[in-house]
Amino acid sequence: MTVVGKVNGSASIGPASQQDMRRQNLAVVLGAVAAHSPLSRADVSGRVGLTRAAVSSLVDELIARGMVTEAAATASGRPGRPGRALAVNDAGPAGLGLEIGVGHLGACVVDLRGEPRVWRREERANAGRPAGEVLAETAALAAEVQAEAAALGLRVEGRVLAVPGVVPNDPGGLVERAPNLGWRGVRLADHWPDADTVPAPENEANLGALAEYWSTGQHPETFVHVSAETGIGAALVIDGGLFRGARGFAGELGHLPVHPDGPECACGARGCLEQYAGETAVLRESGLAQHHPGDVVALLAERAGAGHAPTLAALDRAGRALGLALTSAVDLMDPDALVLGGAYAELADWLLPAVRTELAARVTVRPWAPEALRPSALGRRGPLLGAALTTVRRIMADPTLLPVG
Amino acid sequence: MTVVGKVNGSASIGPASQQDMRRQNLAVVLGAVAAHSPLSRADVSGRVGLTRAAVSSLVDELIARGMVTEAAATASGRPGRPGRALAVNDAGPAGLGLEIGVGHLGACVVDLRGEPRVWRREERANAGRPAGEVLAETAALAAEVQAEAAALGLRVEGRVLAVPGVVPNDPGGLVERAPNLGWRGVRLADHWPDADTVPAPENEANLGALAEYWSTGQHPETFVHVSAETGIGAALVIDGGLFRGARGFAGELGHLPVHPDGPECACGARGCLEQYAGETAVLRESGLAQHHPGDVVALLAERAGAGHAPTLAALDRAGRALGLALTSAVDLMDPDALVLGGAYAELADWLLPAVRTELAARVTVRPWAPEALRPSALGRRGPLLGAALTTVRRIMADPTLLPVG
DNA sequence: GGGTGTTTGTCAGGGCTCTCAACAAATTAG
DNA sequence: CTAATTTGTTGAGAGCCCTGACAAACACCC
Repeated sequence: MTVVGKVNGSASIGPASQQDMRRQNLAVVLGAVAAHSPLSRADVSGRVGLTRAAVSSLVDELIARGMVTEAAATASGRPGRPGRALAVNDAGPAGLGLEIGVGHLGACVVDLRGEPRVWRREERANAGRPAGEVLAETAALAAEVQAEAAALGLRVEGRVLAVPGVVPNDPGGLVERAPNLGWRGVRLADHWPDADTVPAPENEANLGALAEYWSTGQHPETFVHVSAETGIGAALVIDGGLFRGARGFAGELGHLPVHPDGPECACGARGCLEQYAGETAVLRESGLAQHHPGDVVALLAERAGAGHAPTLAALDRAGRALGLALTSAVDLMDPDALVLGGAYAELADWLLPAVRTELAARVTVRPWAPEALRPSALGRRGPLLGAALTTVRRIMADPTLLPVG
Repeated sequence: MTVVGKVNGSASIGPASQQDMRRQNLAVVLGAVAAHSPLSRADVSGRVGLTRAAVSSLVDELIARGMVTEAAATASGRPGRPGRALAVNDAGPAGLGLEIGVGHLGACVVDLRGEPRVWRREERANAGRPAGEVLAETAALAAEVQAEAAALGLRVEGRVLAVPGVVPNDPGGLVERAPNLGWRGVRLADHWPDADTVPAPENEANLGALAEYWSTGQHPETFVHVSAETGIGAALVIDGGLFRGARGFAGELGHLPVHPDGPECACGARGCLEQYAGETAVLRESGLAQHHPGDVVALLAERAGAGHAPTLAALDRAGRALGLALTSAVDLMDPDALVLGGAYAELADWLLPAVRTELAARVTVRPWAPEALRPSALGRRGPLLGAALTTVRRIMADPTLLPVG
């Protein structure tokens, strides 16, 4: 059964118009071309179920909108008139992704196919600096990258900024807080130089999870993506969409009570996961200084790789606690997979065994495959890629968003 | 402007036809009539956004399909021609709900408005008896109830059976296991007397949660409904729809590790919630016999009400453990509400304080209102009501399902 | 009591979008 | 070169909603 308007099957859906129908069919055709190009109109017709005539009309509109291109006829070797190959336009609408990390700025442009075409990452100490200063530099970087993209024929149609902080559900460009940057209640529009290019903020962990799902087609549609940057957060992807919770606080894995009578946490509770698997805790247990300069994650990986016993013990302890918390997540959500991203991905070699052990011992009332737990494929590149892909996916889902220029 | 949001998975969505459009608009009109009747065609038009002409056509079809009735014109006192009041037909398509509990059978018929019109509940010891025997009795009860409904002009258009067990995601009428009944791999069609009236099984906790949401309009759209019948289960309602998890095992609250080094559980792990808040554990701690005849929940409530110290202590201990598990649920899912159903609803007076205490102490990194935790309004009637409402909601969501008799 | 204003429900005309059927175009096989 | 096959386009037709107009039914006012 297909639904014309909003996809959700519950109440509060509006009436459907013929424009909605057209919009959906444009998206369906575009999606088929994106997923299986090169494809002829007849191929699309056979695949999605619309008639060749309808597909022809839809493809014409997609070409007019600059989202699909038509190549020359390809000699297929089969009898019959050859089809004209269709492909998603790789020189047209594009998405700009931006990222502000504690130690870097990032910017990239992804074309409609989802391919990154421009990629920039610059080391920069952003922690504690005024938000306006950091945002001005980000805007400058964005302008550079956008110019590079324009030289490739790409037109930026949307901007998303990945930040290591809390972004409320409702739109408005507000970053409620980003502890590691020292931000509180930063409204992007107040600091962005050009009112026309203000990006929409989004939590970096969420974007990393979506990138993981979007960029590798065969991923499951319901999974938990754990990342440790700002505390420990989990992004919940349900049926291919991000689940934010009723107020946008879903996935707060770091404060699950792992050992109810454990050490007191900064949040006021006791025995939170962060007290075992947070950066501070791991550094302490492994005997490293609290405020280490440079890339502490790489340092931890280096020491663990060299067999440094306290580091290995700290990671094992963190892995066991993480396994406990993920047991709760599996029991509650029954995900297809658990993906460790961010810093955890780089430390996976030493974390995974302990996590696996706990899961195997505790997830017993349902089938559980150890392979369902795996490190992220994108690692640190996820959030920036996800930011750019957000725009691309939005355009793909509604090709009428852009004016028919 | 719009951020990542819930752009649902681009793939797996098919083309839209004009029938789909019509179907959706029929559902929208029917939904408006159901939610705000009595309503005139003009009222519906103004409310949903379709033109009066379109609404007229849609209402005509709904009347022809027997889903809406037209009353006489009502003198409203306002100037202008009075509208003709529309209402959902209370003598037409209906849903049959069935329930097999450990100690009872239930059957009911709900009309399209969602009102229960026939309601039967019979005490019956079902545990350990052959599934075929229990199902035959259920079928007999269903036939009686359906006959009563027919006398009221109701035509049963769908049958759902609430069972205290695991029902897989994929259809097929299979009850994988129902420990309290002693069932394993029971396929309903194999035991049901009449092949035309085989009901679709569904987990009773899920149905109880949906009933809670469906029957009281103002409920939140994302909540966790906890019930203790077969072990301890949580039904997760997300955006108004049931979330079953990737394989149908979501909401297995009973085996969340509450005290990782606690007593061993039958599942093989240690310190599961069931060891503290399960029926067996509460009975043991309160000093009652394990296999008590009759209604143990009522007995517990009676003793607690009388101030019986061991019982109060057992319930306090259960409440604290439940609070711990629910802390994990809140951290992960950020629900609008936590609803305690089933046996917990009847013991809420003595459980809630401890649960509230734990939640208040541990849910600290987000706003949390104590009122968000509350006992179920329906209590034990939820599952049976939900079973019948399932059919009603399905018909309301797609009025073209029934032939245009 | 009759006229006026207002609101309702319906009808005819038009536009949009898909389907169906037919056809020209382009290629392979023989 | 001819027949067969497949592709893409075109015109007719149907379904659905929108627009605008109109009769019907009521309250209000003189």
